[in-house]
Amino acid sequence: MKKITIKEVAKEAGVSIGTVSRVFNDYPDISEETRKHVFEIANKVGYSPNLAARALSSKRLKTIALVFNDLVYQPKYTFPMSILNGVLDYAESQNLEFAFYAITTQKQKEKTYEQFCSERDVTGVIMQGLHQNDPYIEQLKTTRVPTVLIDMPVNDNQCVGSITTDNVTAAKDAVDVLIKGGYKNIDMMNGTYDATVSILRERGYKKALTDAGFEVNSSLIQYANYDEQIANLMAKQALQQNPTIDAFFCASDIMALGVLQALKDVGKKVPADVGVIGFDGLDLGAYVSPALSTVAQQPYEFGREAGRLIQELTDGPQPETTIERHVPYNLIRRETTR
Amino acid sequence: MKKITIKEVAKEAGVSIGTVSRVFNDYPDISEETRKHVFEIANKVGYSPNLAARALSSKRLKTIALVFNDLVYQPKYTFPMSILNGVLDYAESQNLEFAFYAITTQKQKEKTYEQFCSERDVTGVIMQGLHQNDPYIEQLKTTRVPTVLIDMPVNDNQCVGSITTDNVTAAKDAVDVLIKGGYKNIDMMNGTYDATVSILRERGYKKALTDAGFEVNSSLIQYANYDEQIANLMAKQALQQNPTIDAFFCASDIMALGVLQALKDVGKKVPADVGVIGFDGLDLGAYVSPALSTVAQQPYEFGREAGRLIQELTDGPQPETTIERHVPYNLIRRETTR
DNA sequence: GTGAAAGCGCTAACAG
DNA sequence: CTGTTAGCGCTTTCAC
Repeated sequence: MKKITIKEVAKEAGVSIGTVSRVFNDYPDISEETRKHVFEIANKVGYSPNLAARALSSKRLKTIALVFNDLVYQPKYTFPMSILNGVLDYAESQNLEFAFYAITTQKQKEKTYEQFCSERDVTGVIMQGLHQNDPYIEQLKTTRVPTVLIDMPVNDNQCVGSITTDNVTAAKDAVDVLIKGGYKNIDMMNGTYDATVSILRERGYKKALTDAGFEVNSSLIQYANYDEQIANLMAKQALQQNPTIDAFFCASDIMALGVLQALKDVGKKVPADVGVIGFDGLDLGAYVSPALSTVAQQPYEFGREAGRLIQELTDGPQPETTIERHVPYNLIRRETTR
Repeated sequence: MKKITIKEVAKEAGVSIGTVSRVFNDYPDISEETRKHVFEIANKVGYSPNLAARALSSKRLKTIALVFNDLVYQPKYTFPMSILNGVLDYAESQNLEFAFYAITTQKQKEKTYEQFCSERDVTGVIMQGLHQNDPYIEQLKTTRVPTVLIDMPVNDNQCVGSITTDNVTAAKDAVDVLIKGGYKNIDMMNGTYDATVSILRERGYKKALTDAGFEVNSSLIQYANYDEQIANLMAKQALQQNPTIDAFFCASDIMALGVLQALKDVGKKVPADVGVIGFDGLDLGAYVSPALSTVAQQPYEFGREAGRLIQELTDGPQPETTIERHVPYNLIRRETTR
């Protein structure tokens, strides 16, 4: 394909390239006449300013990037797609230049966060899927690149904000549902023990128990790595060691699915014998039977909020203090709880 | 953040920027000594070549783009994410520069396909979600930009290839399952009447019927726009008008879900009274009960194949003839068919 | 083997 | 209001 550059347009329109540039950048001091004429010609020859050139020569082209870390092929886990949709829609609504990138922990080791950003001229990034020990976590403490972390707390750097569900409260609410349902021996099927959300949800679980006057029994907490199969196995094992367990609070819906299957496998009735509540609000949960009770997060809103925040961070003044925003969650009571 | 440019590295290393550039571009005529030295310095100061500048000055930086058209927020529909994963993994494995973009039919009207591509310096694009009447469809007939279409036939332009499931055969296979199950009055819940895949799947449906010696009755075909709710309504209506219907072939799993619900609503037993088979192979189908029989496409493989093909198209010689590749599908018999 | 210099397409002073 | 020109950061001849 033949590239149409600003020169072609300038020549064709009989003006200088400077003028064409001004027209395309909405400079005020251009006669209405030439503006129109230039646009006409540009349209005729099919001209579109090259973004790379623009980024190079201008200091004011802003592009915000959404970056997913360690995105693995897991179709059931629809969170990333929802987040993507959210920031996409927001970027679109604000006419922001948007870019998407996928990285891995490995890549983080090969290139620093600042390098990654300067390489691609991003002015702000929305980051999802970072792990506790990723190299970028450390670098994020001192970076000057406006960043918003999704589902991960920030390290008091004013440049970086965060968007999360209030995991502690949400988890407590979920466990409260179980408690109010009359379940007495509530197990927690947690994810990875060192993930922030796991820690927070576990805190909520314990708080609910304590507040209700129950004992917290650490043998009633398993870590199934957010994996359906492992959760299935661990649930069976827990049930065997602790036959009095009559409810499971799962740190993710995917694990809840595994637990539900385990219950089916060992012949327990849900929600009569044992109650189950998940976390996330995947659509999947509404289709299984019995339908899964859960605390639904709003990943699409995460995306929108993240977009809003990154825009504030890149355009507005430096905030006085680190910004952490919660997006609301919904307790959904379906058929796995009484 | 302070940008580290090639200049810094050159100065620090005591060589010219040309040399640094050569080192980073693996030119052979560089002494091993300076090569090492330059890399060392670059590493020390945290230098990473700027991609925009690179794209501008070099004619050989290739970046392939995955573009989704009219991506709407539909978490149940996990196809796009799977495709994304597939091309991401392929691009990663081949070290291809990758970019993702979302467009809309509206945007297609504002900017031509060539403009879109030259604006962002893409050398090849993988396109998903195009509709029959989108402006780009017409422009794709004559474009010189290597393109691969997912789930859409090509218009004999050697620059553009396509990756699809063999929809006709797959649909026929699905209907054959129904026929072999002894169902006699098979309804087809199709999507939009003018989408290519709809047309193809309908063709397969008719072929299966004809081959089996059945009549094709067009009043037994509905168009539910690939929507769960609409499918639900239409199924009920079809059943009312045609009480002898004893099976539904659905052009998508999402619609099959709606049909299943409709059957539940009117008290029909599945698969005893009526059989249902879907199309797509969403994970969701495995969790509903009765579990949905379906023909599973492999969207992740679509992504990988598309990556492979776009690479051939951009690197290899122009193919003699338009390339259309099928990726295999799997007939999954679960509980909604006998 | 390596430096110097001419662009790549565009923006942003600086004149006029 | 508009033309001219100096870069932006990098690649790529062309010399030496």
